[in-house]
Amino acid sequence: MARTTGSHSEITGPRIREAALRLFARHGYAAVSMRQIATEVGVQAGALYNYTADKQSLLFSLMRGHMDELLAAHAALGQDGSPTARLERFTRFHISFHADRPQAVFISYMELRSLEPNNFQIIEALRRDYEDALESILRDGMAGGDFTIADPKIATLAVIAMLTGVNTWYRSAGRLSLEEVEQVYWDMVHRSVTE
Amino acid sequence: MARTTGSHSEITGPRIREAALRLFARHGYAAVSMRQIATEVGVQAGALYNYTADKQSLLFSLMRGHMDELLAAHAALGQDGSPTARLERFTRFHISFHADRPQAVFISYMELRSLEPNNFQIIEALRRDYEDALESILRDGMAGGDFTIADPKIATLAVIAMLTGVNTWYRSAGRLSLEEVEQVYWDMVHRSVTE
DNA sequence: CTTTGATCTGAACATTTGTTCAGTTATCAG
DNA sequence: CTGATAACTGAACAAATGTTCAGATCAAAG
Repeated sequence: MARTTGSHSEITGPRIREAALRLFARHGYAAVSMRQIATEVGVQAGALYNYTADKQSLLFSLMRGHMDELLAAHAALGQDGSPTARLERFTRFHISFHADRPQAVFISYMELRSLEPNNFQIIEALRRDYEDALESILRDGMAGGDFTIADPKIATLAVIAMLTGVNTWYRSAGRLSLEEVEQVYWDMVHRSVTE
Repeated sequence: MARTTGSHSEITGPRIREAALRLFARHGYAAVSMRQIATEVGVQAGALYNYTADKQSLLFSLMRGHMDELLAAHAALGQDGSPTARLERFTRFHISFHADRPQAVFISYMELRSLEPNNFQIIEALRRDYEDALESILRDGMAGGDFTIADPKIATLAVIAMLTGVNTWYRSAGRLSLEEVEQVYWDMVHRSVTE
């Protein structure tokens, strides 16, 4: 064996993923060429194929990685406390997690249509898992009298849309700190599900 | 002169716009070729250039048309009534208007990045006009004691994100009628800005 | 140093891209 | 019918696309 430790693969691999994430988020999957990604990394286009089977796999891998991270981090939140406490935790988690990785969030939503059918179904299923977690909180709160909700399915999607919308304008150097943003949104979310 | 009345241009023109709207919404601007649009219309690619200067102009024209329609329809709502009445009218209007033309809405949001800088600024300005209209309602309601809002700028964006999110799941053949959807969202919006 | 194999280059490939334009077709005015 | 012209075809263009691969490069193992 030769060239295992000093190999560049542990550097080039992540750099390709970072460059692809950045470019896909900015210009869209279809508008970005493999040559652009390669240039960003400082390598020729052919070298990319040591790290991904093809362009589609690269996109899927980015999205899959993001969704796995999201679900793992969410699972770590636990299920303790009242529905209200759980909803607050979910709200703050969603905002801060998404604010931390705006590009991956953007891609995972915008580029769903660029996925081949098989890959699409996998990502969709993961997203449903996440939405179901919120829906459970809302249903528990309805059953326990904590929340007043007309339709928990719709409320789930409405809340997620509202929270994910933070990413369209939030910048860490902006007027409000993340903590303040979380507080404002938690107030609005809480009120929207209570009378 | 000849061939003015029986001309096909009044048929082909709109059909090109419809095909482009449908294809851009489904696959994205960059992923759709002029030839695909032409095929959909039943014409050769070259013929498209009797109706648009280039691909970019076609996209811009679709977005510009949508934003103009949106602002005109919104202006027709008027400014009468209390802030609460105006907010309800805005909410119901936004949902029904957007539910009627999901493809144009999708494009006008997703393909902003595909616009050249000049075109981008024009569309962005129109969108800000629309957001400002909602912000005015919220500020009036704060001043009059109708609403309790921590930050009207954020509340504006949060409400619009929530409402536009309807388009990600609403289908006219679905479980709920548009009227029911409007009611559910109006309840949530109203509660989110009041104590 | 020599060998080994991972890493990358650089050129090549078949397609596809947006756009142009000379020429054909079709329809109405006179 | 004749002539005019709007509408369209079909071929052509240079440039760019994703992907492949033989060969060069290079760092570590023996």
